[in-house]
Amino acid sequence: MPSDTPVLARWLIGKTLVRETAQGRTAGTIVETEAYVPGDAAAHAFIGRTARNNSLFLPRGHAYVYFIYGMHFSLNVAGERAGVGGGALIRALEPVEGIALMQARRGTQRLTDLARGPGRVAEAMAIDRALDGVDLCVRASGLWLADAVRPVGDVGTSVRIGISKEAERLLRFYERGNPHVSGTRRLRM
DNA sequence: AGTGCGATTGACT
DNA sequence: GTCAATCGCACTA
Repeated sequence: MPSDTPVLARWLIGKTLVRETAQGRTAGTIVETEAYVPGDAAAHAFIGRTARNNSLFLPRGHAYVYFIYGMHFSLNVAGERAGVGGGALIRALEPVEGIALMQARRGTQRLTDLARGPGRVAEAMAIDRALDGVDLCVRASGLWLADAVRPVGDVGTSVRIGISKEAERLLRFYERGNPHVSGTRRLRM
């Protein structure tokens, strides 16, 4: 049974993630993702459907927001058919709109510190549990995916970051040479 | 009811 | 480079 999630994860590179709140609008170009696929021991869906990972089993295009390490939220885009379980983790954005608001949320001015890393993406975009399960193809969700706002560069592939199981899988995708991508030098080139 | 730990980050040596 | 912070969840009993 083929999985669509790696295709989605690669497709997301260059697309725009937009967040609308009472504070204003923030948006960024997605520059780094990771795919977590069915049968993947590193995936949150691997243990089966639970209250926590339920949104990963929604149809492709829904948000799965999880809380980790007692302090960070992370955003995934569900990537499979309903009931299958898989998603693309949004690991980094290049800020595009609402930069002052992102700076205020993050408590830093430096552009490359605003959304480089999944926890930072969530903080800069004010993403929390309230957005778990929303449809990212609907603007009324307050968080949605939009077309690219600029040409997209070469997309590189690498091993995933921060996991121990199935670490050898080449399921991380990123825009080559972009300074807003996380990881070590080797994983950014 | 208790336990162990995670798809991370930021502060510090 | 190393390490603490901090909490919800899955698992054991």
